[in-house]
Amino acid sequence: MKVRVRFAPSPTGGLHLGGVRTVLYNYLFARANKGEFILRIEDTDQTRFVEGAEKYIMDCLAWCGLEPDESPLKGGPFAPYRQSERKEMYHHYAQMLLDSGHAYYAFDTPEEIEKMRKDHRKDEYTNAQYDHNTRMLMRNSLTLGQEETARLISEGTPYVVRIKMPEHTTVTLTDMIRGEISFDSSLVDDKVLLKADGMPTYHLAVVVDDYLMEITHAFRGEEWLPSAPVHVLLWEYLGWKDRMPQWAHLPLILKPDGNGKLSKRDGDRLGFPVFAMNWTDPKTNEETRGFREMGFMPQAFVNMLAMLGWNDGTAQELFSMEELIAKFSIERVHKGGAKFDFEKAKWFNHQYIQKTDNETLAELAWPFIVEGGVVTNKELLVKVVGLIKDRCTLLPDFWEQGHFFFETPELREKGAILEKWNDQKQQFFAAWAAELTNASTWNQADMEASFNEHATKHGLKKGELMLPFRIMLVGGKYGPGVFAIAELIGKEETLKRINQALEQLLPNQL
RNA sequence: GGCGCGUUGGUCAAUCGGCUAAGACGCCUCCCUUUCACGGAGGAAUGACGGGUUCGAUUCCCGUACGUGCUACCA
Repeated sequence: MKVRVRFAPSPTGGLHLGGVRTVLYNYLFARANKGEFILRIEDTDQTRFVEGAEKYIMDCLAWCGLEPDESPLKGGPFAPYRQSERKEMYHHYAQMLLDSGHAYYAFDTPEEIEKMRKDHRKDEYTNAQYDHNTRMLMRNSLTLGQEETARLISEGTPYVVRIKMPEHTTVTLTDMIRGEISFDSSLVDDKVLLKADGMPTYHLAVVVDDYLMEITHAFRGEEWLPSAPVHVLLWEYLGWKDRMPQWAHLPLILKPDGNGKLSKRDGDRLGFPVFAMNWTDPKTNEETRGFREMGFMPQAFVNMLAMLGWNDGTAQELFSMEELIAKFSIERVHKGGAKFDFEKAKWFNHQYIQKTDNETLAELAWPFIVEGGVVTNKELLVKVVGLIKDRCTLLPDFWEQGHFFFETPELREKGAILEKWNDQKQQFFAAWAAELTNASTWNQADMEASFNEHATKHGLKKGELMLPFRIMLVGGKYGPGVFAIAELIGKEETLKRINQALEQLLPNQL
């Protein structure tokens, strides 16, 4: 049987990094097994629908290089891939469950249910469930009888369809990560399968669609474990037990400080992204920063996520997509959740920048240079990138670390020159600049030789002059070798910066 | 509260009964570098607790503690 896996998000907002990891594991598993990876949109809750979220999710997958084989956009043999467009299909299966007695109609209003929860709760903290203990107290087809039920339905009374959970049955499932897990069915409530608006809930839809779409392996977050017995029972009641996918409940990604699921809130609070790409809430217009816009390379982002909860048993941490496909195994995924470490995420990106060729880096850095407000050309950028990539961790660093190649910088740290400035140094730079004006060559070796020569002539040590020269060219105490910078920015610009600096320094001395 | 899941340094983690408990991030020291980085060499830092099983438990079992998830006509 062909391996088919699916990622089934609900289009309600930004794509969380945990979601991307789920996609990744799906994708790797599909590729490794020559199977198919499907994107299915779970938009059965119309009250939570968010404009643009579906498109955004697909854009994120494209950026990460994790494109589905079948999706609402691409189509496929099992279309449609949006649950809202599959609405009618679910009714048929709900009816099957109704006919076999595994589900029933319920007419209770939200208020009635609320009252029941309060009236029958066991202690002051816990509300009662709609389950075998309480269902015979409610208004449903079990208590009303066939005739009354038919009447209410024909009159157009709103109703839901609930699963009738059995009592005292142990439901067992084998999870690819956790092994055997058992639940007592008596403790699970009669979950709603079909809502009053005619839409299915996740519970019905996931089972029906996984069956119809011939899903063989289902990966989802650990938060679904408690409702897994409902799904297993549904597969059984619908008569598809032998076709049930193999489950794998992935561990959660936790916040770096304290415990608990990592949320968008934590990112805002601690200053790092949680979403793959920028997300703007169409209602509030609030924008949340994403990894892409913060300057991560998609390969680094993906590699980092792969390692968050999985490793191949060796010390290797850097994997290309091909290596991941070859080496990934669901059995080696951790059971416990992992705290997200932004420092480590940055380390991955730094590694990827180092191993990427300068031409590609120039392409990636280009938008950030443009954002800095200067005009340049690709050839220059390629050279600059080669000179500064060592000290770049995120893509915007190419601007931070290289802006002075494209614009005359402000002498932010001229204080460092002033502290030890004197006439002797002033004269050195004036004289050397004059010499440079007449230089017949322009390369760092010749320049450094002449610099040394002049220093000696003025009775100065090279070491006393290097820092002032750097600040004249760069504006601060950072950047690659000064003579390499001078060579790249050219004679005219170098002289301009020296002379300008000299003008600024002179008055301070008098 | 109930149920499920989990628990090796600050963080990610290896180990599938032999451990003097890898490696990476971060941190600290030194070297390299007349800047900042990169790089190199060192360092501090770990098996939640209590019982078993065993010649031997980080590894297997059982408790306890702690954490976390779920307990909706949300996914």
